[in-house]
Amino acid sequence: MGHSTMEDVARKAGVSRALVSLVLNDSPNVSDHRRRLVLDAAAELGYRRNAAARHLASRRTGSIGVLLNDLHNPFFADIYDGIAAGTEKHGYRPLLTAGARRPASEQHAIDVMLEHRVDGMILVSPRLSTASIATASEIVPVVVIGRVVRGDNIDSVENDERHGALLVVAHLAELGHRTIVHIHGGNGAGARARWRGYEHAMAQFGLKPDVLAGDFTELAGVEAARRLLRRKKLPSAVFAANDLVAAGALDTFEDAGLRVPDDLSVVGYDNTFLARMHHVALTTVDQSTEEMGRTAVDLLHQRVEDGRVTAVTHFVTPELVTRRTSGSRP
Amino acid sequence: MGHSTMEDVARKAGVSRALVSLVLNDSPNVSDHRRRLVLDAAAELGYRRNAAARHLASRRTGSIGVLLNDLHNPFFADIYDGIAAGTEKHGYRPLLTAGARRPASEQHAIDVMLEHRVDGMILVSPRLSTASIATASEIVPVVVIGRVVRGDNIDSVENDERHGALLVVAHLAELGHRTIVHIHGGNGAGARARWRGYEHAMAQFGLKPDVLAGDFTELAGVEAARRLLRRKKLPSAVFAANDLVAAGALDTFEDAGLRVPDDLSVVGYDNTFLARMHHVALTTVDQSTEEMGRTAVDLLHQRVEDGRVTAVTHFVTPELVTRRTSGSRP
DNA sequence: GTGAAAGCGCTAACAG
DNA sequence: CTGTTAGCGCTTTCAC
Repeated sequence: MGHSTMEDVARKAGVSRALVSLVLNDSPNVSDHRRRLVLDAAAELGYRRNAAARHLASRRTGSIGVLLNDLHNPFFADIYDGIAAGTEKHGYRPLLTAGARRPASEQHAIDVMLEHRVDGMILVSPRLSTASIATASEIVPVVVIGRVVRGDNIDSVENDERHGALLVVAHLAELGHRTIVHIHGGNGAGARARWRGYEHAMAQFGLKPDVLAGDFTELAGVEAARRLLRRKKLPSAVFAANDLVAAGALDTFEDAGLRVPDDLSVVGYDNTFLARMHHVALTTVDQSTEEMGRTAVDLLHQRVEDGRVTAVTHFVTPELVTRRTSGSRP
Repeated sequence: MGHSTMEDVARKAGVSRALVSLVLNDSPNVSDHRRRLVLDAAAELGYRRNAAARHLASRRTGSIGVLLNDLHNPFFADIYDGIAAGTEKHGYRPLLTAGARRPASEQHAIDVMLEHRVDGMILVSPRLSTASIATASEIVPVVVIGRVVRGDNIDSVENDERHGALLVVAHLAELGHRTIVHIHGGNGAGARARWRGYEHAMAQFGLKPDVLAGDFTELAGVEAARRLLRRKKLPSAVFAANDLVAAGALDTFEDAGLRVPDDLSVVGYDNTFLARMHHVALTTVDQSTEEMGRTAVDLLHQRVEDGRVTAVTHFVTPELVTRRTSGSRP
């Protein structure tokens, strides 16, 4: 126990400390002989470089902060796959934090990342206030996934919510549905845009929008469905804010003896593995999560490495995935 | 942009740098007047302390590394909730890494944590070799969740696999099942113990064990079920390594026109939200994930703060949760 | 190629 | 209560 230092390695290898540093940083100007000496000594001592000391001295950390809003939502695991691919490609180290869907814990997570002097950060569906995000962006470049936030030092990666909502409404309208309820995502990132997109699409089809309060959780889906069940007249289709909400609603409806899609159609958003399960077979909207994650890292890289200073918004085009839960109007 | 330092804050507040440090570390020996002065100056400058410098100077980081094996498995999100509760309680900062189920990336994650001088680490269902874990444990205390690894500096938190498997087999046997297949978790943490537990329980009931290769993923469940469907004679019950596997198997069976539990019973493990979905309503085994996470942090705390040096194994008693997918033998 | 020297921003004794 | 003084372990000039 007790970590050994470069000094120890240098002494053991019989060279100077500076040389050890050069070897460990892959400098080309070191003789093979001494390189071996140093490497062997380091291995024998079980030496690990001290990240804090490195970062203090070199003024950069090579790490980028990643804030995931909710570990329980499979959507974020998918996004993270893309981010991990991106950080690996560019040689960054991701500093992962989870926000548990509470703005306060998200703020804390951001403070921590900042204290660790991340080179930039990726906020995935943050619930944080725009002001908080703007403040952070004055310190390091920020990429926001899944929500529109404007700022000179803020890039964003979004799916075209308007288009996504239109796909859903058009699909349901074509199946003959006239009463299509939207369970919205509450304060969740992008919830508002999705909802607006829904209203817009409904108007386009001459239908009357009907919105139910919600959140991006399964529980919210359950509760919204219960409220719906208490109405004298059920809608013929439900467009849920995401797959989790849809799953909760689906459960509740079937529990109440309704058959989906015979009595009622249900559509989700995200195309997570939940929706893909044959057992659920949820009609939903795919927004190429992997690409979103990878793109976010690329955008950060352009800021940090290439010195880009103008804001960029990367749009991903969502696609409808038709499965079991949507059918003709009963 | 560009971070300000304590020096800047001190100058602005008209005090010494040491005083600033005291204020920022909540020292009681500072007059309210000067405290305000410092705090105001810090806020105005947007000052953030530099974690690297702090850690270098104080010789401790207050952070503990957490390695989650697979972000896609909801089980890990549950465990992490417990860990987060624990770290908050003890004032640690969790350093999260995800291993993506590959030993190589897990090893990399551990190296990173070590370079960051975490005070200790929690490995959740690691796939890493015992040797690698032992090596890490020579440097910092390690707590392993979900797998038995012995070592002086290694504590573990496990559920009693033998008991869990017995609960499942007993439940199915009582329902009249005689042919109970186990789809095991491959190289996954705890897979072997669960499998052994199954064999042991089967023997206890005078039944012949029948094991299918698998992994802790949904895909593995799908593939195992397909192999089963190709047999001339189906078993009457399947005990899957975890909920994900069970979900995959469930899907595949129902896709093939089988009805669960009328034609076949399926049981999972972990009691994740997947199993709780009414729509799936999977009979499974609960292993109080939240408690496991919290306990892991407690164990680390005892090592770091109280100086405990003997290994401890904390057992959690699993409980059967009966739902829709298990029924009487057809 | 190699070694010496100067910090990076902070904490932690110490004296005052 | 406050200011001074050493470093923490490393990278990075700069001479040799």
